[in-house]
Amino acid sequence: MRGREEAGRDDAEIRGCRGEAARGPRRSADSASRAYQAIRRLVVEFRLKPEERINEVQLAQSLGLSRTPVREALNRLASEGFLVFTPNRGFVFKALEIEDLVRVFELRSIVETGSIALACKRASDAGIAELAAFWDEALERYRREDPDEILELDEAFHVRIAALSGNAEVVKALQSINARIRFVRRIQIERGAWHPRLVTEHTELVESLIARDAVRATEILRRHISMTIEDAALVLKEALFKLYVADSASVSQS
Amino acid sequence: MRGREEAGRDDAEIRGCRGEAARGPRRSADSASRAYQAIRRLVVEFRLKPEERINEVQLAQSLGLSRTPVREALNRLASEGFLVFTPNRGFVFKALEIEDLVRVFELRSIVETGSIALACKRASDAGIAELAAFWDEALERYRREDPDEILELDEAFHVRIAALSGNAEVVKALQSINARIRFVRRIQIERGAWHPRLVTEHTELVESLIARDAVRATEILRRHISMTIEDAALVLKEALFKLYVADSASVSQS
DNA sequence: GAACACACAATTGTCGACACTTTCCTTGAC
DNA sequence: GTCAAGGAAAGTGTCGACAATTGTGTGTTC
Repeated sequence: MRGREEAGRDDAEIRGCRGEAARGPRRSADSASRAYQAIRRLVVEFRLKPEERINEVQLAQSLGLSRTPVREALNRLASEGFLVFTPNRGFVFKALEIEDLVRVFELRSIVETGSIALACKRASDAGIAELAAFWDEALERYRREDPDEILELDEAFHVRIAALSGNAEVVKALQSINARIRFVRRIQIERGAWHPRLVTEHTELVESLIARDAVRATEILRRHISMTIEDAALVLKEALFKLYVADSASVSQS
Repeated sequence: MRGREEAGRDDAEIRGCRGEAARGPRRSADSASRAYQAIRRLVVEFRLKPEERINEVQLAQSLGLSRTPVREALNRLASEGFLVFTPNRGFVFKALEIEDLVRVFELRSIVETGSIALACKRASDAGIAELAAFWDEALERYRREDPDEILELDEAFHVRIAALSGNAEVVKALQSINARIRFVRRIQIERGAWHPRLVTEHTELVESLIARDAVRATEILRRHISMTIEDAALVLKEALFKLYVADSASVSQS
């Protein structure tokens, strides 16, 4: 749910802070966008301590910006569900509780099963063929076992299915959901215990789309996601544990 | 998808511009929030011309605020899908095309059917009883035929069902969707041609929840919403037409 | 020693000013 | 008359400063 028409890529690198030479225009017209990318990264990669208040001044300084664009970015992230805002007290990164994570996955399941059912009814043969081709090619690239690539391919596959529903709103909703669970998925894939089933199920999804078998497709997808939920919950528990261990360790040092 | 913990009510009135007496604190700590409510109102009630750029300075002046909180509000509205933002060109209120409206309704259908299915499985008997009680009471209030009240009750009813799924994320998603189609629903209810079926279907939904009949519940809900879609599309077409007529009339006058 | 009040520090909220972009209008060439 | 170039005008993007609020530590009272 972005409502933005930016060209900015998700993983755009933060460009050099302008402290040194001050060449180039003083306003880059995308400070807010850079701030957004940077902070989002901090959140998605779990680099912020949960429950800790985010200090705007500090954050702005570390990004070499003023508070205005930082605040704008924080606001956006809050309305996308990454941060929680309380008036007069600022922004906090609330780490997803296990239960919240499960809920987000459940929402994902609802949106995806709904959209695949539509896709079975409405998608053009060409569209489905394109998905099949995409998945064929993706299979090759899965073999390299690069977690980032796999994550990207996996998300892209699911988004493409949603897109076959012909409903852009559904696609947007799914993308927004994906962003929120990405950090867990990333770890999940890194650990790498679950590839085989994932892969075959994707193939099955393509098959049932070709057959336009909505019942089978939704059933596979529901299982597919609920399997992932359980795994993701474990992963998150582990990540939170590590975080708290690291946290208490650093506390005891000081 | 708010990520906000504000107390602000939706229809909070804009308080007097502080030009005159300047008593009370110069910062109310909720300028942004007031701006948000005010602008949202303009959008939801269709008081902004579609496609026309929103002038921040002008808007800020008319609200008696500076640009900063206005901008913050605009940003929020953009990420909620009400406005479209383009860098260096600002915010635009894009009226939903008929097709977009249909898509949002479709998303709503997906989310609601998904959540009612969950509710059938998981809701507590007490929760369902409460919904039934709510609907009983609501029926009384429907008789007064106050459009605003009916809209509120209708939304509340559907949100309550979603809440019975026990999934707060689903509820948030639904609320965000509701906000985006509220303006059409408002007109729809004002015209008042559709009440009877709506009411009986709500009763049927309660019944099938009590019977925990997920299949029936989802089927009723799907029909319920798709019926509304068609009606809403007509309403929007009419509203857009009026808008353009009014527009060209005022143009020809000047 | 605990509870409260008070001042002071840290942090958020808003503002006005200025830098930069886009837009629109004028001017001039063809 | 059409089009392009140039330059004001309008509007957005960012900044630094100050106002208001919240958090914290100190002293006072019981």
